[in-house]
Amino acid sequence: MRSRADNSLAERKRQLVADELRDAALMLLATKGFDAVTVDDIVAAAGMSRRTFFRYFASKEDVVVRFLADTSADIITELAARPPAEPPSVALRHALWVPLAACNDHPEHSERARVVVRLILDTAALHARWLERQIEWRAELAAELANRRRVDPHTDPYPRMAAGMALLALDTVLQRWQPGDDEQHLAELMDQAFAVVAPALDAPAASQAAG
Amino acid sequence: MRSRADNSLAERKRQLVADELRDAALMLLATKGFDAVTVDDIVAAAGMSRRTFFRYFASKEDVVVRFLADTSADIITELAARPPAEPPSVALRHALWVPLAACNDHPEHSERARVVVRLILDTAALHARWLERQIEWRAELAAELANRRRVDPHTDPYPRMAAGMALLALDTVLQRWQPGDDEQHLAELMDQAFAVVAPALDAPAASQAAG
DNA sequence: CACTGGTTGACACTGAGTGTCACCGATAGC
DNA sequence: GCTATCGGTGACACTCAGTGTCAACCAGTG
Repeated sequence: MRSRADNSLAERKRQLVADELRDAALMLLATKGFDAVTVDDIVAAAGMSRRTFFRYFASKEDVVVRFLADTSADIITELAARPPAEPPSVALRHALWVPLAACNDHPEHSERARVVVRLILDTAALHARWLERQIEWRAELAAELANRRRVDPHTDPYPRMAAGMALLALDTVLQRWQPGDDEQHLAELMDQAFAVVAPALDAPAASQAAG
Repeated sequence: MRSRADNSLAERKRQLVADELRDAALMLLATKGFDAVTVDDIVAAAGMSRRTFFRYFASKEDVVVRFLADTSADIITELAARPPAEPPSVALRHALWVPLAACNDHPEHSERARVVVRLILDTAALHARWLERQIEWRAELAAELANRRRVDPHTDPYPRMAAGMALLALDTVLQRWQPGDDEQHLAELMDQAFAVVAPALDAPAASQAAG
């Protein structure tokens, strides 16, 4: 019972097919727009069958969103690894930096990522799917934050809202980044966005629970 | 060129059909779950044709989301009407109270609204669509907030993020309200949620713009 | 009565997504 | 070397969402 991603013999092939599909899809979608491209177009470009596409991706949206959203576990891990005494705003900033770091370090990935971000923000269906993914992140971040503050996430709105504010900051960064010019600005944009929510993230944990 | 909702002769009929469709849809969806109900089921229950359904609602999701999300204009109007000197947290709290006021005043509507909220929060596709609608609200709220603070929404992340935080508060209220017991708690939940984001909403407008 | 504007149902169509099955290639056991 | 098996694949048929089209209908109006 091997659980994926272990032996290179067949798994390499799988990855190759997935990459081929993803590359073909992103190229077509980015140039023609989301609605103007059918799955048939994608598989034709990749030289595979329709059925195969859906074996690798749950939906047409999935190809695009997965490209940005596969790093959920890393974010939580990073947050859990931050020192407990660190202010939430700093810990969250570091955690959400994880998915952005790859773009920041590898400009060749960055360009493609920016195209995908633009595509997501411009396409209602994709934007919705992206937000859906963010909801999962928010729940996981909230659980970890509740753990940090030793509060009950069912009675205290803080964890959920703090997670939401952090993701709002990320969203704002992405929205301001995509038309941009220089990757180095990413860190600066994050700082600006987190500066706005920091007063709420780091407010003393008093009175607001009660209820 | 009358723009809908003026003469009662034909418009009443339209509204009647829309209500019939909506009622049938909500009843089925709430009891059987979103994915288990097809549009055919809905129109069969309402005694109309499939095609008619799509003349009134853009999609199956639309029936549900529109039930909660048709009040965008009222929210903006309320925000614009708040005194300019009022802190953003207070003004936004009042603005977002508008759609909730109806539920609070009419318990018979409240019960149905709560069912719809539960349905939306439980269904990924609906939740995403709901957030998509919120994005529009956020943009409109942000524009109004930028107007209030006399800042440029393109360089200052505050307006967009403040709007996002307010909607996050609303989201949190809805999430904590639906399993609840008493409608009067709505106001209290709003107060709690806004207390969390208030420190950021009302922070002095300094340094964070720059860039 | 004929005319007009708006609504409706029936039908056909595209496209997403799923289930099924036969096939193919590689590996394991004889 | 032959065969059983197993994962992946393509072909096909199917459901369902959503759209375009058209003929029929039902006011109100000349």
